[in-house]
Amino acid sequence: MTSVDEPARPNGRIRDAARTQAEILDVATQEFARAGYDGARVDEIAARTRTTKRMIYYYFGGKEQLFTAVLERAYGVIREAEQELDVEHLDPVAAIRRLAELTFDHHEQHPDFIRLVSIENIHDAAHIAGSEKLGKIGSPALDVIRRILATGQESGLFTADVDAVDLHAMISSFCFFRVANRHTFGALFGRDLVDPAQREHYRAMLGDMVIAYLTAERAAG
Amino acid sequence: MTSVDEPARPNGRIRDAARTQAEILDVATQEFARAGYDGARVDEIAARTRTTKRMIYYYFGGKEQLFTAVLERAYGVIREAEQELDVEHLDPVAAIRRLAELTFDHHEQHPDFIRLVSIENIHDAAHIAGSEKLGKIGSPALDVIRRILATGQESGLFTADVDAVDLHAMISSFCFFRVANRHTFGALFGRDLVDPAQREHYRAMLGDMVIAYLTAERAAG
DNA sequence: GCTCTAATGTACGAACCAGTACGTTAGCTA
DNA sequence: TAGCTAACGTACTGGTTCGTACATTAGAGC
Repeated sequence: MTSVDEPARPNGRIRDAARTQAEILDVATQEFARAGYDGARVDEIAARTRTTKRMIYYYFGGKEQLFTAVLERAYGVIREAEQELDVEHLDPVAAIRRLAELTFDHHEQHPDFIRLVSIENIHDAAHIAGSEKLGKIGSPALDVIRRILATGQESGLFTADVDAVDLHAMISSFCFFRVANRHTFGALFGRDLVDPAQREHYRAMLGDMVIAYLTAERAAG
Repeated sequence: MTSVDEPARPNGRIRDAARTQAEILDVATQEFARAGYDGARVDEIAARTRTTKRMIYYYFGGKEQLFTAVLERAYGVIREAEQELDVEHLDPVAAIRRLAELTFDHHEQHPDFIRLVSIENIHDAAHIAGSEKLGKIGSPALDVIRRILATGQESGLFTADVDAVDLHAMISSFCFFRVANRHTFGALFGRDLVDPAQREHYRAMLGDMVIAYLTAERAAG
């Protein structure tokens, strides 16, 4: 998340529309991720900003639109990260493993984003559905997977009958669950899935799983 | 969820503590799953019951305790289902596949439960942590996995370095994500992970993935 | 049939909270 | 430097929502 740093003026208002909006988005992201959509408090967001509640309504229109804006920015960050993907110089197996690992890292580094997505699912993705921006955001990662998968399948290296979207779902499910369900899983089974000491273990597990799946010998069917 | 059927008395109060409590839990489960903890309305729960809000407080104490009670019952249902597991007569590969499929089926059949778990994670599993019942609920499935895994690893059939909890996490992550993230995934990638027409595809994908992972030849390490 | 209590209903209060009416000012432009 | 507008602040409101005080009664036990 683009953090906003302060010009450190003692007191007296400063006018900076872009900064104010960014600051509201920063704080709103934290607050929504902390408490969910209905649990989040507009007053609380305002209080933790250098501006007032009035400005939230001035710039965003309302709580609902603010949440949509938060989602839009959060997905934008992902999209940017995905555009940095540089794995296609590797052989298909290494490329997929690397891609899975980068997904793993990204999910781990953005727990607030994971929470926002969980929250959005509780609301049946209504905000995504209502957002023009998010409707056509696409996914660079998906294109990368598609190309690697094609190469691997053509060469006979990958035997699995999956397309890019399915593979993306498989990778995401592992990475997402690990972060999103960390608390219930930890409370019920006494194991912290995000324990740093186990990080490499789970990272390898993901890669092994995906590669094993893609390259397994299948029974004739 | 244990549904409550009505003795169909025309009007005039009937007294039945157990039925009233069960009915409150039924409706509360739906309402919490629908809207999240903060989005859920106690008045709404009461309205959809044959009793009044007063009784919710009489029996459960408050909204927070009601949610905990809802979670306790929901996890109880899972636990019961897991106790029905009967796969240990199969060979390890078939047993694990069958177990994964049953997890798949159970998640699909209980979307409300999935939502409750997501919601509970947004609240950092605070209710589970505060519940005596849930603290020691355990998991019969875990014991089953442990035994199958041991058999498979002893025989050299399973090469993967995982324990039961990790394998449970792997299976759950796929099943959970498919249901929990259905909405955002569908909205962003245009694919409904719970489309009945694709059900067998994803069910097979899960089994293939887990078995491929467990039985893959590993590089010496 | 009397009594006693668990079970139930009604009506209300107090706090909270999203959103707004109204007033002010920084700082750009002419 | 006058004027104008985007940017901002204050104070409030109206509806909502959790929770409760108080009143009532079904029906078990004797």
